[in-house]
Amino acid sequence: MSEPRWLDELEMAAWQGFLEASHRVARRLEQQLKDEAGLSHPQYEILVHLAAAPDGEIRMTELADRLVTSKSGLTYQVGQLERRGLVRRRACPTDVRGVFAVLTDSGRELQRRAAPGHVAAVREALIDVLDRDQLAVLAEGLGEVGRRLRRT
Amino acid sequence: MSEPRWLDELEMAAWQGFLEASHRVARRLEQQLKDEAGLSHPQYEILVHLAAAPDGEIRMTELADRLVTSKSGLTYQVGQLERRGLVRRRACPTDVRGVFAVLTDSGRELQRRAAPGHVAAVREALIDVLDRDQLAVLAEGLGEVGRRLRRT
DNA sequence: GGCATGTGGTTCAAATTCGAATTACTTGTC
DNA sequence: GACAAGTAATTCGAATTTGAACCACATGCC
Repeated sequence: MSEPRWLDELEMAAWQGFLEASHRVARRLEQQLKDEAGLSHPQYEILVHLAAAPDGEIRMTELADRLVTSKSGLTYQVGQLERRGLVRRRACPTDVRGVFAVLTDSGRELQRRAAPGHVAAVREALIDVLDRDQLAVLAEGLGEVGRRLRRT
Repeated sequence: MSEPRWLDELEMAAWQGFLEASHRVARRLEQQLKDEAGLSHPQYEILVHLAAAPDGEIRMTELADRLVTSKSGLTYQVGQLERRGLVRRRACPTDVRGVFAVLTDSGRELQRRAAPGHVAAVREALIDVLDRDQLAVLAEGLGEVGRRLRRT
């Protein structure tokens, strides 16, 4: 095994910046959503994805992939949201095994109410701290990072 | 309450890129460390911070702040590492309440053995996907994001 | 058709995480 | 010195997360 290529100063600063920012932003949003909407971030993300989907419904596996979570974790969270009447399940007509998570009216309503505060928090924590060029790097660079990891 | 400032296309792409990348990178590193070193990412980070600290020791609260985790979470993880002989606790001489987490020899040894694979994974997932300008944005922009959230 | 293999989703147990409460100091301040 | 307020760390219970095992069905191939 050859000598590993250690990170130089810039690379290390980039990695640490990314790591700390991701933790702190996650923490902040978690708290904001809990306080203002009574939702965890994973739960809010479920509602957002469903709200954006045609007919407000997505297959469980597809949803788990989008949220970058495990299937069992999604089963749990959809169960929580179902208990609160924000989401319901619908059997897939073409595949008996399949299940759609479907946004209910109150789910859509809650997502709408929660959105402004959430966007404001995202701006304050991340977006408004950066200029347009920096945002472009996140979009392109980190977009590519995400796409690559998706494939492997 | 005024109409919220929604995210425009670039801002949305930046936010989604950041969110997905942080989840996928975290997932990848978690798996790599578990496979190759038998450590969770939080555990590895504890060892790294201790290894870099004078005398290989840091106060619990200070360490929790650096890791962006809760104090109770740190208590748990240090307990796990202690069980495995990778870390030990030392009472603080000047403050009876205080506790240092101290890296043991085998802790240092394991961190050393784990480092090359970890760095390689960080490169493959994130660093080597980006060019120098993009790395500079992560370092500066996300560095600032982290510092701001630290203060609040 | 019949069978091997793959896929979708849930269940389960174990590990982890958090915050609130707790214990035991420390630090002013008078 | 004594007391109020703050701080360090742990404990505790509840919620969450994960992967492995599992069930039921779908698909491809002979």
